[in-house]
Amino acid sequence: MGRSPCCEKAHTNKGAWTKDEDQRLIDYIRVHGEGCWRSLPKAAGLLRCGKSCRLRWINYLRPDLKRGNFTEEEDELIIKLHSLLGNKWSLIAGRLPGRTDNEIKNYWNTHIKRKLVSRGIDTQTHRPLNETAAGSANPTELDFRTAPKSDFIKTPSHLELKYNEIRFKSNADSLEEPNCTASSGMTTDEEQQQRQLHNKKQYDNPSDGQELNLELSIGISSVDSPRVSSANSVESKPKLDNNNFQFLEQAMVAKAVCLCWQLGFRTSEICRNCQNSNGFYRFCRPLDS
DNA sequence: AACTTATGCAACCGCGGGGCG
DNA sequence: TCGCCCCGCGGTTGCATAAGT
Repeated sequence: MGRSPCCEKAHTNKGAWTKDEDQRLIDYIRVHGEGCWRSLPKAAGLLRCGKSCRLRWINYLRPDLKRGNFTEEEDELIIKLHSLLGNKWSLIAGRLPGRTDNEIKNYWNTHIKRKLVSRGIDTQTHRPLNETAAGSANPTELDFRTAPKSDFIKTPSHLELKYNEIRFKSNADSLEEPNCTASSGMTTDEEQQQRQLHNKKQYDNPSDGQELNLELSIGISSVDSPRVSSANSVESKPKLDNNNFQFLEQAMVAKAVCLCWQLGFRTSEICRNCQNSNGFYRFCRPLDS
């Protein structure tokens, strides 16, 4: 017994999409909207798997996609976000309007990896290659992106989440955390326009009197954590179970995802990320509110 | 010009998570 | 609480094209 196939493979096309198939998909979504991918192919008269339709739409047909080469600014942003989030391509894509996770993933593997290597930077740890080979300078610090889940310690209280919050140094007002829901965070048209203009300015020129600080480090609290006497001692290594890892992940993502507003990557009134079912919506408000 | 190799990108696959009955 | 179903994510594959010999 296994999972039932997502679709009837015998009656579905595979491989490259034809123009006719594209048009059918576009026409259908234009009328009915996104969603219900499983039933969409039949309804749209397509001999395709629902997943294939979804992928085609999201990665290629969506009207808000930005085609063309990545800019230098996008490159640097991807590198920063990857150092922060690791291979969370969908999260990274959420910060880059018009770019898809697949596109960023491909771009990372084909261009940015090479770029980092040429700079002498490890593409996984984002540390200098010679430093990576010799191990972390601080043995008590855990690398959130690369540490196996089993390497995290028992209780969240033993952790110190050091998150240098992304901020615009000269703009205190940009630190506010607007609600991402339409019902509670709706503003007037004028306010929306001003915010969009403000956001766009920040996105277009983040160095214009403002500085992005995307540094994140997670380490063991110096007060509460057990002493680590030797970096090689298995016993001394902090242990985290799956729950704690999830706690960390959620804490980090919660901090990170709210920044879609602060960073100005939001392109419409309702934060697109928060609208999706990828987890953003839940973390839209600050944790401590 | 013909062939081989490298590269880039679209598409596929399998799995995990969340919603729901 | 459990199991089913669907969606979405990340890793991988395969094809088309460019570059090199």
